[in-house]
Parts: sequence; C-alpha cells; structure tokens
Amino acid sequence: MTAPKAKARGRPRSETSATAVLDAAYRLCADGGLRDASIQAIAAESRVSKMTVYKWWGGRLPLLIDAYLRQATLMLPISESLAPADAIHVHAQQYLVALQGELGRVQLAVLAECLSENGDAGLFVERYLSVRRTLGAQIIRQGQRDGTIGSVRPAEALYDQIYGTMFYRFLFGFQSLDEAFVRALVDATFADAAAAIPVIPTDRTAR
Amino acid sequence: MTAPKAKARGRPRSETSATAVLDAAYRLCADGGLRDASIQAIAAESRVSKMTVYKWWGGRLPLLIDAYLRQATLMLPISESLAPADAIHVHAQQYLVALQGELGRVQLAVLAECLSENGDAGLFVERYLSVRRTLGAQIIRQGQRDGTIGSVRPAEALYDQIYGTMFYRFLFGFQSLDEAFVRALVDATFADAAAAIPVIPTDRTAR
Amino acid sequence: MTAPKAKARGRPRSETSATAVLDAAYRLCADGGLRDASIQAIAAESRVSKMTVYKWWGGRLPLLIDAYLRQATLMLPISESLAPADAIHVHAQQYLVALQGELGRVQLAVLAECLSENGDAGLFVERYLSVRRTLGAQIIRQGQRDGTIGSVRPAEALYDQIYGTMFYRFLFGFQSLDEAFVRALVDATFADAAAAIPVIPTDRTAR
Amino acid sequence: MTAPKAKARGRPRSETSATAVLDAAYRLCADGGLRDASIQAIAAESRVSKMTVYKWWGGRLPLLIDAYLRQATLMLPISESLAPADAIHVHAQQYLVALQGELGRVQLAVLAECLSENGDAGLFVERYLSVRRTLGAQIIRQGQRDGTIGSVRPAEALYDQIYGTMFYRFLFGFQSLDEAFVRALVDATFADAAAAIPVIPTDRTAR
DNA sequence: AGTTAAGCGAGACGGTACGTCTCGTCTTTTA
DNA sequence: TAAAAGACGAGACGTACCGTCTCGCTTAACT
Repeated sequence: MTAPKAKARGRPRSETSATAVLDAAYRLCADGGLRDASIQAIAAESRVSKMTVYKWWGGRLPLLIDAYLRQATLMLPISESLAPADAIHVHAQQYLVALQGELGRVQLAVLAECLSENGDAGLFVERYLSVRRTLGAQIIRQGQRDGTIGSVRPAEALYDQIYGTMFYRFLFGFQSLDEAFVRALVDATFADAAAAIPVIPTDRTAR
Repeated sequence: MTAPKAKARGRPRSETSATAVLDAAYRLCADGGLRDASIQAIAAESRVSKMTVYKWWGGRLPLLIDAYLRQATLMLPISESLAPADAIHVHAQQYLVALQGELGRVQLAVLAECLSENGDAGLFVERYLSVRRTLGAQIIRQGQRDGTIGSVRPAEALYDQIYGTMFYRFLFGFQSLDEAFVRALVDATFADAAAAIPVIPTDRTAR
Repeated sequence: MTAPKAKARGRPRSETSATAVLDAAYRLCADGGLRDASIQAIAAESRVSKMTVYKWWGGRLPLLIDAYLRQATLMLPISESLAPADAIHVHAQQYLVALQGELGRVQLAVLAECLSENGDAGLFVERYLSVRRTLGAQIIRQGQRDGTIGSVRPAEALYDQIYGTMFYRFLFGFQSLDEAFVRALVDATFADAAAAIPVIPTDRTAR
Repeated sequence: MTAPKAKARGRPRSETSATAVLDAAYRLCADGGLRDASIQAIAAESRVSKMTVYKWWGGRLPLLIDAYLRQATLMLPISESLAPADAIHVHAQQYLVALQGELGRVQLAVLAECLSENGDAGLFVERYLSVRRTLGAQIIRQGQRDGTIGSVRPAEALYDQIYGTMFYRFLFGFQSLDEAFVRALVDATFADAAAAIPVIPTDRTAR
C-alpha cells in the first residue's frame, strides 16, 4: 500500500495533457503507422512538450501500450449483464470488427514496437493480453459453472483458442476471417466434444 | 525469361561479400536484437561498405528477410525421403527447437521490422511463410493421397493449425510448448475427426 | 519614499534566503564557472525554490551581479581613514590579490553572462564599474585637492588608467601583473608629467 | 609533417559548406547576438546538417572563433606596402571603424562564449590575439629598425598599448574613442617621450 | 594490350529523431 | 500571503542512424 492519500505537493499533473498525448499517439499510429508516430510528432500533435512525455511514460513503447490499452478498453468492453456465452460472442464479434479497423493497425504497431525494443512480446502480454485474458477467462468460468458453456477444459485454453486463432489469421492476413467464422469458432470451442471439428480453421478458400 | 546468360559486363558481384553481410545480419540480430542490427553495424561487422548493402538489398527489411530465409532453409530442411507424416513430425520438432534458439529471436526481429516498416506482415508472408506453407502443404497432400494422413481437410488448413498454433504460443511466450505437445498436435491434426479434441491447445497448466 | 513601515502583511520575505542564494551563486560560479551556476543549481544549493529566485532577481544576470557586488564590497573596501593616495595603493593591491583568486573568476563569469545576454557590458558597468569608479574618483579628487596626488588630469582618467590596465592584463592572461607592477603603475599615474603622453601604460618587458 | 599527400580517400569535404557555416555564424552573431547564434540556427541558416558542424568544429566556440577570425582577416589586413608607422596608423583606424560596426559585436560575442565555456579568454588569445599581435609586432619592429618609430621599448608592449587601450574603452563603452584619440594614441606610443620612462616602471620580473 | 563498365571501400553530407537539459512560467499546498 | 514543490511548454543540446552522393581503386570482359 503506497499511501494513496499522500496529499500531493506542488502542481498536480495535468490530466488533460495525458489524454491529449494518448489520443495523439493512437491517432498517428492508426493513420500513418509506427513511422509517423515518433515521440516528436506525438508531442507536437498533442501540444505537449517532449519532456512531459518522457517524464510520464519514459519512452515510446510504454506510451503506445497505454494508448492502445485505453482505446481497447473503451471499444471492447466485456458485458457483465449478458449471459456469459453471449458476452463472449458479442465481444469476439466486436474484436473482429475492431481488428479490421484502426485498432488492428494500432495493435500491430504496438506489437512491432515491443518486439523491436525488447526482442519479445513480454511487455505487451503483461500489460494487455494477460489482463484481458484473465477477464475473459472469468466470464468463461462463470458460464462453465452455470452450465451455459459445455466444455470442461481450462477457461484460459478456451480463451486462447478463440482469440489466438483470430489473431493468427489477422496477423498474417489470411482470408476467411469473417463474422460466420468467428461465430462457429466460439460455438465449437464452447461446445467442444464432437462438434470440435469446425473449431479449426477450415479455410476452404486457402490462400 | 530474363536471359540468364547475359555475359556479365564489368566486375562481377562479390559472392563473398553477400554471404558475409547475411551472416553478420543474422548474427547481430540473434545476439543483440534489432537495435544492434543497424545497417551501419552490419556493414561494419561484415567489412562491407554501406553502399554495397543498399545496392543489393535496398534496405534493412529485405536484408533481414534474406538472412533469416537463408538460415531457416539451412536449419529446417523438409526431408523428402521420409514418409510424409514422419517428415512433418520431424520438421515440426526441428522447428520447435529452432524457435527456442537463435532462429526464434531472429524471426521475431524480422517480423517486427516488417510490421514497423509496412504496417503489416505481408512481405514476411510473401517471402517466407507462403513458400514454406506451399512446401509443407505439398508433403501433406502427398500423405493424404497415399493414406498416411487421415484428415481430408485442405492441406493448408492442417499446416496452419500445426505451425500457427506453435507460433502463437511462441510469440506470446505461453508455456506448455514442448516436444510432447507438438507430437500430440501433429498427430491430432492429421487424425482429425473425433480425436480432434486434443488438437486444440489443451493447456491444462493454464498460465 | 516607499513607506518603510508598511506593516508587513502575511509572511515576510526571508532575508536568510536572499543571502543563501547570493552565497550559492558566488560559490558555484567560483568553483565550476558559469556552466555550474545554473539557476536550478543555485536554487538547489541554497535550498530555495526557483520561483523565489526569479521573483527577487528576475534572471541569472542580475543575480550574479548582486552576488559579485556583495563579495566585492566585502573584500575590497576603500579605506576612508587612510590618506587618499595610500587608500588607492592599498585598494589596488587588494584588487590584484582578489583578481588572482575566486573574485577574478567570478568577475569574468559575470562579464561573460552580461555579454551573452545583452551583447554589451552595459549592465555590468552601470551596476558595478560606475559605482566603484565614482567612489575611487572621489578619493583621487580628494588627494588632488590636498596635494598628495600631483596629476591634474581628470580623476576618472587616472582611475581608468590604473584599473583598466590591470583588468586588461588580467582578462587576456598576460603575465607581469604583480605587486611591484601595480605599485609602480599607481605611483606613475599619480605623479604624471605635464604631458598627457604617459597616460598610456608603458611596459618595457612586454609579454 | 603529417603526410599532406595522403591521397584523400572517400568523398572530399565540401568547402562550400564550410564557408556557408562560417558566414551564417558570423551573420547571426552580428545580427542577433549570441542568443540567436545557436548551432541549430547556424546549421539551418547555412543549409548544412548539425552533424557536419559538430564534425568539423566540435562545438560553438571553435566555430565562432573561426568565423570571427575569417572576417577579421578579410576586413583588417595589415598593409605591407606602406611604411610601418603608417601601416599601423591605417590599421588602427580600420580597427576603430570595425569595432564600432558588426565586427565589434561579434568580437564581444566570441569573447563571451569563450569565457562562458572555459572561464578564461585563453582560446581567444591563442587563436586570435596572439596571431595578430605577432604580426603587428613584426611591422613595429621593422619601423624601429628603419628609424620611423622612435620608441625603443619592446614591440609587443607598443602593440598592447595601442590595441589594449582601444579594446578597454570599447568593451566598457567609455566615450572619447574616436579617430583623433586613436591618432594621438598611436603617435604618442611611437614617439615615447622621456617622461614616459618613469611612468610605468618596468616590470623586470616579466613572465 | 587497352578500353570500358561495373563492383566496391571509404567517407562526407542533409535529414530526422533521439533522449536530456535548462529556462522561465504556472499552479497547487503548506506555513 | 510568501515560499516550497513541482508540472509544464519551449527549444537547444550533442548523438545516432538513415539513405544518398562523390571519390578513387579494383576486377573482369570486350575490344
């Protein structure tokens, strides 16, 4: 517990600047890719000084991750009011749409920056994937408890199967990643057992 | 057919330099990641001038892809003497070992560079993945013809299922990617049908 | 008359802080030159906030001038009890010693800052030189009145001749600036002849 | 002898860039003082990259000194065709005019930068003053040999007396620095009356 | 044998971004 | 209500790599 009530001394951090920076980072990344999202450009775009950026994030990678995280959280909420299986269905469809739009491009940029900087995707997993995965797995476990989801395999395995498959096809630009495929993927994953066949990328069109 | 016998005029290209550059690129990438593999460093390391590098490859991405391709071809030959199913088994195991060594690190570096430069993995797919995939799919189709491989699904789908799953777990550093897992993965993929259930990442250990 | 008795409202200005700042400025300047005497460093050294410094001095130049002035006044008092000629003799010797110590280094720093900021030494002259010069000239005039000083040339000219010559040799690091030289310089300047010719510093040994 | 015939390898240095940089440095210094003559501004003004500036000069001080030196050499040639005394007369008058124009401002800027950087004027003396002084002293010695210049004191002393006095009055903005004053100064210095001898005694310790 | 056309090393160069620094202002809380 | 604490925008610092551009030398094939 690092005393959260430590009555902040001095001028408080400007939250306006913080969001302006995150917005600019996301926007530049989405529009022009990593190349256009230099820290200089982000600072200029958001009318914030470079120093402030370096002070709060320390580099481009942490900044991009935050920018991505913020948007992903906004755009891909996991409903808590729906039945578990439906919640995942809805969320996976949203993810599909998001991947094919700006968020997808930004996600690849973040991943690239992470690999460039660290040599592995560790930080991306730690700051993003693991969080989402835990959240998603909780929903799935809930569905398993109330019987909506038939499969008894570990919730994480089911989560990986759904989102991992989608990500793989997205990353390498393989076709046949559409609404129907995702619906079948989720259904099959949850049903498991005999119906498991369609789970695997059918890919009849090949590429 | 661009006349291959167009009696080369002037001084011929130095093959020694070419391989020195590819070696240096691979080595620097493997040892210090993308950061250490600047074109300047590669040129210096290989005792070749920057001009020569730019002349023959035109940039870092094509160079890295070539360097990776060369090593991958050397280290991961697809046996033509074995029975198709065995050939894939052996190859997948080799791929597993390679991923966990230098080749894995270099592959991620190449991917990162590709995403950084182009925003997508297109060039990597085009120059590497599609070639390997076509080769692998041929072997698989051969196995399907002679009955060694039971599944009747498209060979590309089977290929993706095996190598895509491995890559996904590798990229995000998820555990439970070992010799046994790969063997089961290949077996299940080829068997298909009812036995397909274990095909999907079982992941009992979760993460 | 700015009512000195204006019942101080609120927290009164800390005189302690003021002297701490001047001391720190002088010290840092003497020890590490202008480079080490940033306002940040001075504020930190004197345990005073930057704001306070800016509030009372408005910038580095005025602060440095004050710091120099204070030390110079402390170290180079012009005796009022001695006979005029002796007073100048003593003072010039003190000045010589001071120039070769910390005060000399600080003086150059102040001059440099002044030139950097304004392009000329105007402020330095206005705040320091002109004051000293007026004071010194008064003493000299007194000596001229009571006959101790023979020269009838303007007191300012005599002052310039003594201190200007010393400063010139000091600034450009020319040698032969010692106790004997200064004594002779003052004597000759005060003796003077009818002709103004000797006004100009002679100097047989050159450098 | 550092082999001057070492057949230059690689692309030869662009002399155009070098002069463009020196010109820009001088101009910016003259127009806006030290503040406007940042290395960035100089590089931008001269359409040369910062790296090139750092490569050839290594910093602002050496660059400014070179820029000043070049202009001073161009503007203040010491005539070799005139009689020695006349040559100094003419040169001193040119120096007077130059001081009151751009060159004067630039000289102060160079001096300020030198003091700021090093704490003393050593580099300025070494690169500029000592060169000019040696040259001027040669002319004076020549005049002493052929009898045009009466004073038998060391040529350097006469040089210092003339240019040092001018510089001192210039630096501190004291008045009465005009054509007549300079003429009288040079005449008196060269004539060297008998009364001058006792004025400043001698300085036997030298350096 | 001499000419010609490329390959190649060395290295200068303009450009752009990096990450750090100090300045001078602004906005809070504390005394 | 002055001072401290510290965030902030501005912009220069000096460095690094990029990709392009001369140079002068080398290496063959074609006169």
